[in-house]
Amino acid sequence: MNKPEADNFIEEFIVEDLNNGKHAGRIHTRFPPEPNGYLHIGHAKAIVINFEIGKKFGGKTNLRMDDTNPSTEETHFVTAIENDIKWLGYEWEGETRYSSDYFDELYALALKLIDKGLAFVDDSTVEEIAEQKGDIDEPGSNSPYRDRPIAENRDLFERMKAGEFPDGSRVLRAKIDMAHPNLLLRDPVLYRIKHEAHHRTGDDWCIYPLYDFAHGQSDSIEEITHSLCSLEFRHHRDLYNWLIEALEIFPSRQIEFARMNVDYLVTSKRRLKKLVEEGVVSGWDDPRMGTLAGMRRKGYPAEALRNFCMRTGVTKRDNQQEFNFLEHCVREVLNEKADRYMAVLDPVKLVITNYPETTEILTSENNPEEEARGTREIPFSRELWVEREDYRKEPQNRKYFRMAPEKDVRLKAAYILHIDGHEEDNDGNVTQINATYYPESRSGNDTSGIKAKGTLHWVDAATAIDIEVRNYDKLFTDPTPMDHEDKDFMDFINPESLEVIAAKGEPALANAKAGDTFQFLRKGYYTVDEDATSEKMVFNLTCGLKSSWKG
RNA sequence: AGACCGCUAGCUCAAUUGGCUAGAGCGUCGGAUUUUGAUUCCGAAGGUUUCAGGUUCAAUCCCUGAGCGGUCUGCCA
Repeated sequence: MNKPEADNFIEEFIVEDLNNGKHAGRIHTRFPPEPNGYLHIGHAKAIVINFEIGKKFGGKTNLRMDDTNPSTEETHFVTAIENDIKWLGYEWEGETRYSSDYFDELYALALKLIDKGLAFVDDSTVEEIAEQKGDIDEPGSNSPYRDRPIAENRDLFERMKAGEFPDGSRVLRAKIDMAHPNLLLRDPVLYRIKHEAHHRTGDDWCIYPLYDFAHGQSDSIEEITHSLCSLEFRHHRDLYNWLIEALEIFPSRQIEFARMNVDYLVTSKRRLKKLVEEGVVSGWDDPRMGTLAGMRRKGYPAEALRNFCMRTGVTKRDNQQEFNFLEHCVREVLNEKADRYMAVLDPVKLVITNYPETTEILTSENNPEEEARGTREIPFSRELWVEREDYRKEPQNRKYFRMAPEKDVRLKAAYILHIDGHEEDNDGNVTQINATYYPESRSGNDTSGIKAKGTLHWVDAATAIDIEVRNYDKLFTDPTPMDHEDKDFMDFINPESLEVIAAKGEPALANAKAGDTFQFLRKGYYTVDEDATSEKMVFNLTCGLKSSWKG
C-alpha cells in the first residue's frame, strides 16, 4: 500500500512516523471532548482533523469523553455530543470511551509513580502551592512535604482514596523540578480530593485525576498513536512526555495545531452560555449560534461544514476565517442539493388584466443543476403576489430589468408581462401592480418574439400558503467582538440579527418537513425549522444568494 | 521579565525541503452565458515573503538580532 501524501504539518509528522516504521504503520487518533457543553464550529475543526486523518491513513478514531471533573460534567451533554458528531458524518471506533472508565488504572499508575519516588502527597494549601510555584521569571520552591518517604506517600494516597481527608486538604503531586522554566513541570498536581458524585462512577471515588494525569494516560491506554490538540496544550506536552517515560506506558505522540476562529462566531463556552442565559438567543441551538446544533438548525449541510474545515488549513498560526468563505461552502453544497421553489417575502398584489378568470397549471424544474430532481406543478392565475422591491413606480432605463411602467419582464416558468402601472394608497404605498401578459410567451413554448431581460419569482394569490420566515443575520456587528480590550463582546450584539416576517409560498411548500432546505428563487436558501406545524410552515434563512446587482 | 510558538496577496493556505517571472482557493474588479442580477465560464488587479544583518553561485526556506502577535504562574480541560 502506498502512503498518502501529507497535506499539512501534522500529516508530515505522521508520514515521517510511518516511514520510520513506528507502531508498525498503525494510525489511531481520538476526539476527546469534555462533556460539559455543546460542540461548536471550533470543535468541528478538531473533529474533522482527527477523523479525516484516521480515514486518510487507514487508521481509526476514538471518541472519548474527558470526564475527570465531577463538578461540571453531565450525561446529557454526552448524548448531544455523540449526535453532533454523527450528524457531521463521522463514526468513531467502537463504543464511546470515558476517561472515567480508566479511574482504576489511573489510580494504579499513580501508585506506580509514588513507588518510583516520582510523586508525593502534599498537605500544602492551594495558596501555599501557588506560592511555591514561583513566577514566570522566578524559580519556585520545594514543598516542605516533598521528601516524604515513599511508604508514607503510599499510605497517605491510599487514605485519600479511602475518603479519610476532606476536600482540598491534600493532593498528589509529581516530583519534577520547582525551578523548571515550564511552570507545568514545577511539581504539578496530579490528583485532588473531591467528595462529589461523578456522572458515571457515582460515589465510587472521592479523588479525581487532573487533566495532565488523565488525558495522556487515557491516550496510552487506548494506544492512540497521534494525540492532536490545540496550541494552548503545547506546554503540557513536556509533562505528557515526562509521564510517558516515568510511567513506562505506550508513547502516544502529542501534536498541537492552531484553533480555528470564524468571524462573527463566538466559541467560548462562557460566552455561548451568557448569550443563552441572557436571552439574546433562543437557546444553544439558535440558528445564530456557532454551535453545531445551531448551524444544523440554520440549515448548514454537514458536508459544507466538513468542506469548510478541510479547506481552511491546518497550521500553528493564529487564524481568523472569513465568514463569507463559510457561506461559500454552504452555497456550494446547497446549489447542488436544494430544490428551487418560489416564495414572496414582501408581497404586493399583481393583477394581469388580460388574463382569464381561470387557473392554469405550469411546470417548473426543481433544480436546474440536477435534472434528476424532476419537475413540479405550479398554479398560475390572474392575481399573483410579487416582491415589493421588484417594482419601481417610475419608468427605468435598460440597465434595470425588474418591474416598472412600460417594462417587459418574465415571470419564472410562466409568461412575459408588460407592466402598465400601479395603484397606491394616500401615503404613496403601492397597493397593486397592473400588467398585461403576452399569451404566446408561455415558458417552454414561447413564440412571442418578445425579449425580457429580467425573470422574477411570484406565487399565485389564490393558492399561496402563508409561511413564517425567520431571516437571520450575524449575531454581532463586529467580526471579533471578544477582541476589544475596552469593550465587552455583549456590546456588539446586532439588534437586527433576527427578522420574523409573514410571507407567501407556493402551495407545494406545504409538504416540506423540518430540516428540508430549499432555494427560494432569487432570495436565498431556507430550511424548515422544527417549530413548523401543518398549519404554519416556518423557514429559517440558511444563507442568502450572492448578488452582483448594484441597484 | 523567562520559556515556548508563530509571521508568505484583503483572508486562509502552497512553494517538490536551498534552485526558473513566489502559486491556489475565497474575496474584489471586469467580461461572456443565463427563464434565479444565482450557478457556470473567461480575464484582471493584488507580494520589497515583518525588518536588519549573515552564510551561499543561489535564501520564503539555514544562522544571528530586532519588531509584532500568541501561550504559560487552576486542586479547569
